[in-house]
Amino acid sequence: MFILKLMMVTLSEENYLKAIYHLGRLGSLSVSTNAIADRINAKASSVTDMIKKLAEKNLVNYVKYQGVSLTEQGRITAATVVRKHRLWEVFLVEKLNFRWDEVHDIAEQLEHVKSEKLVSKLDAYLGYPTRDPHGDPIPDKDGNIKSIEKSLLSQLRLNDSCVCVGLIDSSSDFLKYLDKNKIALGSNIQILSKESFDDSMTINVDGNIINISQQISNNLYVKIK
Amino acid sequence: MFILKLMMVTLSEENYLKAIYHLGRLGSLSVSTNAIADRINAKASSVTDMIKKLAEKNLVNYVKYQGVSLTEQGRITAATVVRKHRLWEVFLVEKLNFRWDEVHDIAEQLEHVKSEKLVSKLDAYLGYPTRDPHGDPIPDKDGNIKSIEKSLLSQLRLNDSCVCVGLIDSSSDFLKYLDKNKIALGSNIQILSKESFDDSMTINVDGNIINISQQISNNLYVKIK
DNA sequence: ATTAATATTTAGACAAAACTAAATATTTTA
DNA sequence: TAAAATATTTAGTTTTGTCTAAATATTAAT
Repeated sequence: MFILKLMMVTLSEENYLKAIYHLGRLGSLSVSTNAIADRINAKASSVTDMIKKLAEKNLVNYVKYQGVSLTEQGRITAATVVRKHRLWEVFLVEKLNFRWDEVHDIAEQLEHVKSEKLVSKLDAYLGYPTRDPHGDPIPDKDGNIKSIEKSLLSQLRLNDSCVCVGLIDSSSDFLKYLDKNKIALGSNIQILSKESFDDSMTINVDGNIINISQQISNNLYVKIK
Repeated sequence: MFILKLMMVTLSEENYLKAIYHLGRLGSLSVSTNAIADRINAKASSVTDMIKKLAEKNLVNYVKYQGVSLTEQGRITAATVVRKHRLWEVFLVEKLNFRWDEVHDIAEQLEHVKSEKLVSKLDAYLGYPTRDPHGDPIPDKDGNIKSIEKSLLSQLRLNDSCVCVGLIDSSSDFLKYLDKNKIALGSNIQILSKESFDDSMTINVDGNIINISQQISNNLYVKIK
């Protein structure tokens, strides 16, 4: 019989755990102080302070000068925050009709609301979605995600056909670029030509022929047909 | 042409403004330091500190030893928080099927999420409700509420008929008592007898005959038919 | 109208989370 | 491998929001 120690995790702590989770590919890899500082817009010294606190609470593994990784408890805590973030994003887009480039900042706030019952009811209300509006996977109650096989569009070969299933960069600017060029999750894409000089390519997206730079194809996940 | 100074109001500040708003009947009346301390579960000295800060920001009128009231700016800020609280309560009950005694604590968190667009979209999604699940009025975008004429059930006379439209106490315990006795917003109530000794009364609620104490009738708002 | 009781404010401390500047490790480069 | 560059940590402050204990004001009671 386990004793569930329910620990108070502050909003700041949650944000640090989330940063480590994302930077360290779901928390497994070790992450540098500076990388966290960059991502969170804080000074390296602040990061060190917070990491010590998180280590004290057994949420991260920390060895001076060697970087940090999440403990199992930290991983679950981070994944739960990410789960809430992505569920709220689905709510905002599906129910309140926000555009996919508008939801991030609001979800950043909503993800910190504490109520297990709220999360599970929201999940049910949304029909147990597995992906957020940007194609990112939604962790389950236990913090696990089931990943699908996908490739970067830039890796495909001439004449390959695929479906857009996700993005690396989800910045507002990139999302607006995709809207403008009628590229969306679920779009059918075929590679019509590749330019070896600058690695740009011409593609057919749901019938529209457009040319995209390597910057773009490097940020689009697709599933090959 | 007015310059809208958008001021950063912290979560704590919002909670103090809300307390003053509720204690001072929408912020008009002057409220005592101790009353605020009681409501917010803080020490009187902490309240004094915060009041000074709010006065500095022109959100409250403050004269030492004379209590505080909200300025127009403070009133609007408080009303906006209350608006968000009550809209979220409607969402939780209507869309996520929470019971009316479960929603307060979650709405306390959601009310602090900052996004005007979110509030207006939520409002529309819910069909522009004017009352929350406990019958309390929802302020409009400008912080104004339109109140309806209502009386306390305890004030009515023998054989009067009425409809339940609101509650003074919205504590979980009271809400559960009402559920148990099948009293809900919209219930039709007729006064069958009044006991002058303890001011209890026998009433017919949608066909059920029950006896309620003065404690109960003093906390139920009704509209006379 | 004094005294007693209560309410309010001031003064001084503390914890959380951030910062700057200085010190120390580590890594890179010549 | 020693010097230079970069990364990380330590030390000392700051801000926000809280607290306790002591001082002062206001209100109630004899």
